[in-house]
Amino acid sequence: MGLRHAVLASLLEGDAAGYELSKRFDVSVANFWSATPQQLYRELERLESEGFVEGRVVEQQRRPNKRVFALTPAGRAELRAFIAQPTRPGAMRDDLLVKVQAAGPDDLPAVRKAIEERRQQAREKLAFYDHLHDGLLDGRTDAAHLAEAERVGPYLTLMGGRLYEQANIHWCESVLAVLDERSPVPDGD
Amino acid sequence: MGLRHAVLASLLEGDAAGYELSKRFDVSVANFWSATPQQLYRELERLESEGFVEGRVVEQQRRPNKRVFALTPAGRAELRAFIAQPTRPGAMRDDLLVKVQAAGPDDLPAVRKAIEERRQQAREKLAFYDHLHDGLLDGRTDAAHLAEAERVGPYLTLMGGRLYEQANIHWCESVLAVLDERSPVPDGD
DNA sequence: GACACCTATTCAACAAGTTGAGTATACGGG
DNA sequence: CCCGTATACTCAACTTGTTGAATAGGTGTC
Repeated sequence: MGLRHAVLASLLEGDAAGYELSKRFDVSVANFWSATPQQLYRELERLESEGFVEGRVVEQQRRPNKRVFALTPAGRAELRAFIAQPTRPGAMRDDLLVKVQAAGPDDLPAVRKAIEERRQQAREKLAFYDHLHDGLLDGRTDAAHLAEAERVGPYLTLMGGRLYEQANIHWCESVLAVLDERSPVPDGD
Repeated sequence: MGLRHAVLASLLEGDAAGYELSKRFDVSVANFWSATPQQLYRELERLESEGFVEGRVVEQQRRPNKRVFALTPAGRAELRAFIAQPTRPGAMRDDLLVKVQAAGPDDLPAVRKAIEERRQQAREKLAFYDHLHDGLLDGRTDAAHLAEAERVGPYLTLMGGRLYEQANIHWCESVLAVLDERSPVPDGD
């Protein structure tokens, strides 16, 4: 249910091609919804057939042509209706948490490795968000941006993403500290 | 993929009935995986047919009989194999974030209401986790618990849940502060 | 030049999550 | 007594997410 509105929300920022959307929704960078190219192209077909978006082919040199999608007035209305509806609660579903929950004494090396990877991914995501943040501010302060922006949603979800990844990093480091107490490993970082 | 291992992980804490598992996995309290009763009963059927769990009927007075499930040695092995595999990255998917991202000036009252609800849900979840935390410690300190516990996963995922809900509350309050700047509402809290 | 990756999109089949109910009895509060 | 909730579980159909590829040409590095 959420994917279609996430796509519509993304198109509020401006027209975009499917490939472009695929990059925005990639699990490694997405900060409000993640999706695969297969999902996105399927949903774009549906949204187009329902009149919520309008696609056009853009010819390119030295690259395959691309299909660019634009939000329609019906799509904007659908978004507003979605915002007015009761909101589903956020659902926690994370394979890493399942591993940590299940880990026995013999599993700690594998869990440590997974935690270290997750921490690294969180660091990279945070760096990317900081980069987006700089681009959003464009030299202004946060307060100035908020005072001037027509829509503050992108800023707020970005801040949410940053908070989330910071908490992620913090938790990973707490976990590693506990693992160090239980089975010390002579490595750095 | 994750649900089955989440169920197996939950059964590490001890045998449990389907109804009991439904409560643990309810979206309002779950801190590593959430699932509906329909999913859980279907997955339990599969796990039983594959030999990862063993179910038995427990007769009760004044209540319908219940089916209680126990982890099998094959189930434990399956869990260990799962822990050793590469870990899928966490995927962000949240309807509330989509609404915030999409919100225009006219949507702010609806967004405010949704944020306030989410903050309340996060507060309740955090209170519940604090309660579980107290039960886990059973009068001991965190350090004492960690020193004595055979498996620290439940403690670690609980801490993760607490951190996550604290970040949630923090973000909601930041969002409300921004909304207050934009369209002040004379209400309390 | 070879190889890895990028650009841009597609497909079918399957797995997981959701919807919209339903069964029947017990319990508790007003 | 009535109503809402709890206990315990079930079903089919649907939507959403995933898998495991695939197409073809361009780009960049070694």
